[in-house]
Amino acid sequence: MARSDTRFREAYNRILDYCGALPPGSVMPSETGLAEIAGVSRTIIRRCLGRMEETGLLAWSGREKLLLRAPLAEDRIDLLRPEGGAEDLEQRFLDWVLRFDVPAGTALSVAELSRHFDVPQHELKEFLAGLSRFGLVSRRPQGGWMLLGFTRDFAIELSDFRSVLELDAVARLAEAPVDHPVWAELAELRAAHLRLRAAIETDFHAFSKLDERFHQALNSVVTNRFTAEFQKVISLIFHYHFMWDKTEEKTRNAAAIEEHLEIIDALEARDAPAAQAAAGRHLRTSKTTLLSSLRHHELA
Amino acid sequence: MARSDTRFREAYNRILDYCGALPPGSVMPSETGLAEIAGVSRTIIRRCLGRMEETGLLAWSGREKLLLRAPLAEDRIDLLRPEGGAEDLEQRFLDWVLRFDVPAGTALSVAELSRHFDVPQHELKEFLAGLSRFGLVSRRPQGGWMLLGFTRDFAIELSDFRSVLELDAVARLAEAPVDHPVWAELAELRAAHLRLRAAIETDFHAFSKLDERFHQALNSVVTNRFTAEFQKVISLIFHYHFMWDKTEEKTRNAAAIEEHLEIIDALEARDAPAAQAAAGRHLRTSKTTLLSSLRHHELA
DNA sequence: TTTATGTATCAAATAATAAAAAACATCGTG
DNA sequence: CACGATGTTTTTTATTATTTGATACATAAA
Repeated sequence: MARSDTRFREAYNRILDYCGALPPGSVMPSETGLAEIAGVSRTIIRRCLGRMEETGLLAWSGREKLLLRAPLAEDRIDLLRPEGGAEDLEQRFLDWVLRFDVPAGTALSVAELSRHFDVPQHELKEFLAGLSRFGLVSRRPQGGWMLLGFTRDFAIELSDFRSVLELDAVARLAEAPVDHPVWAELAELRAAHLRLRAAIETDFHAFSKLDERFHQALNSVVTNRFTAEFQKVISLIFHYHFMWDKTEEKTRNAAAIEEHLEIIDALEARDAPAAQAAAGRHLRTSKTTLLSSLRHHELA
Repeated sequence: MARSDTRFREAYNRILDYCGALPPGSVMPSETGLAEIAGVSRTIIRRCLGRMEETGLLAWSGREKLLLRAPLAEDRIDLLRPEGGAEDLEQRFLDWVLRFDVPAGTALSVAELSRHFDVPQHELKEFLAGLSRFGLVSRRPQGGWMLLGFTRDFAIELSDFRSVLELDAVARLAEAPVDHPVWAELAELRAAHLRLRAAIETDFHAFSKLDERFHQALNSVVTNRFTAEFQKVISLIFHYHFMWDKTEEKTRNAAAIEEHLEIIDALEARDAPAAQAAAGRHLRTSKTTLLSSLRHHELA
C-alpha cells in the first residue's frame, strides 16, 4: 500500500556480506559508518540491526554491537522483484514502436504499456515525459499520451538533424590528433569494409552492424552530452528501419560500403573538404533510404 | 481523495454558455453532440445534464432534453484552482536556478519545488524527467533528483552544441528564397542595430532583447522540432547569464553589435562563406562571455 | 439500419500512505 | 566539554488506492 522495501532488503544483504568478512565476536562500526558502507540512510541501518538482533546474529544495546556468529546463506532476505528490466526501457519501447509499426497518432495507455513492459506506471510516465522532449510523443488534450512519430515529417527532420550533427563530427575528426584512438578504429573499419565488399554476395546482411559501428566511430570524437543523447535515438531508429526494409538490400549495402570507404579515404588523407562532401553524399543517401522505407511501410 | 473534477466544472460552464445562446424551450443536441461541443467525454456530459436537471434548468428523460430556462450567472460552478501557472514551469524553473545561482550538485526536493512553484508534485516529476534528457538534472542514488548544471563543462558543451545548430541555420539562411519573411526581418534588425549603435552610451541595456530577437530570426529558417526544442533552453540560458554578467557590459554589447552587423552584411550579400565565418566569430565570443560570466559567479 | 442512450470496463490524475532520508536532540565517553 | 554516537522527530520520496473521466459495448428508439 506504499513504497516497497527493496532498499532495505538489498542493504540488509549487503550488511550481511560485510559481516561475513568480520571475525565473529567483533564489534561493529557505528550506525553512520554502516550507512556509508551500504550506501543507505541510518534509518535503514537501524532496521537491519534490529532484524539481526532478532535473528540472533547480533547483541545490540546502545553502542555495543557485537557480532555473535558468521551470517549464513539462510539469513539473507530475498528480493521480491527479480530485477525488472526497467533499465533498457528506451530500447525496448522504440523496438516495439518500430517492429510493430505503431502508427502516428496512436493513443498510448500508460496502464497497458506498464503491463507490457513490466515497469511501474510512474516510471513509464517519466519515460514518456522524457520522450516528449524529443518530439516523439505528446500529451493528449483528453489526458494520456499519444505517439507522434513516425511520420514523414519526423523522418525528414530527424535525418536533417542527424546530418547537422554528423557533419560536425566529421569536421572535428579531420582535425583530431594522430594519437586519437579513432584512427586505429578507422583503420580496422576500413579492413572490415574491404572484407565485406569481397563477400558481399553472401554476407550483405552483416552490413547493418558494420554501419552502426562506423557511425558510432565518427561520433566518438564529439564528447557532448546533448549529441550523445540524440545519437542513441537516431541510431536506433535508422538501424531498425534499414533492418526491416528489404528492398534492394544487397545493392544498397554495396553502395553504402563504397560511400563509407570514400569517407575513410578522405579522413585518413586529412582532406576535410573532401570528407565533408563524402559524408554529405552518404547522409543524403541514408535520408532517401529512410524515406523510401517509410513509403513501403505505408503501402503495406 | 483522488483526482479533481476540474474537467467537469469547466465543461459544465461551457455547456451553460452554449445553452445561453439557445432559446428556452428548445431541445438539446445528443449527448455525443454535446460531448463534441465541450471537447469532453460523454461521461462528463451526463453528469452535466444530471446537474442541470437538479437545478431545474432541464427536463431530461431518455432522449427528451428540453431546456426550461436560460442559465443565469449563479448557475455556474466556480473552478477551485484559479488557473495555476503550471504552464511556463520551464521558464520559471530555469529562472530560479540562474537567478539564485543554485550550485551544481544541489539536491532538488520535489516537495519543496512543488510548494515553491505551486505545481502538483507529479507534474514536477515529469518536468524533471524531461530536463534529465538535456543533462540538466539526474536522479540521485538515494532517491530524488539533483541539479547537474551549471558546471563549466555543461556551458562548454551547450555552447558547442549551439554553434553547430546555429552555423547550420546561417548556411540555410544564405540560401533562403528572396521572398522568405526572414529577409524583411533582417532588414529591420539591421536598422535596429544601427539605431542602438548610435545610442550605445545610454541604451546599451537594450541589447539583450535585440540579441535574442536576432538569434531567433537566424533560427527561424530551420523548421525542425529537435532544433526548436533546444533553442528554447539555449536562448534562456544564454540570455540570463548575459543579463546578470555586468562586467564590461557596454563594451561587450557594442562589440556584439558589430559582429551582428557583419553577419547581416554577409547574409544580404548572399556570401555564404563570409556569413559562416562571421557567425563563427560571434559564437566564439558568446562562448567566451558565457564562460567568464560563470567564473565571476564562482568567485562571488 | 442508423443513431442515441444505457451500462460496464478500463485508464488517468491525484490523494493517501508506508518506507526511507534528513534534521534535530540527547547522551556517553575520552 | 567537545566530539561522535545513538535516540527521536520531521520531511520527503516511491508507490498504492481511489475517484473522476474516457471508452467500448449493449440495447433501444426512430
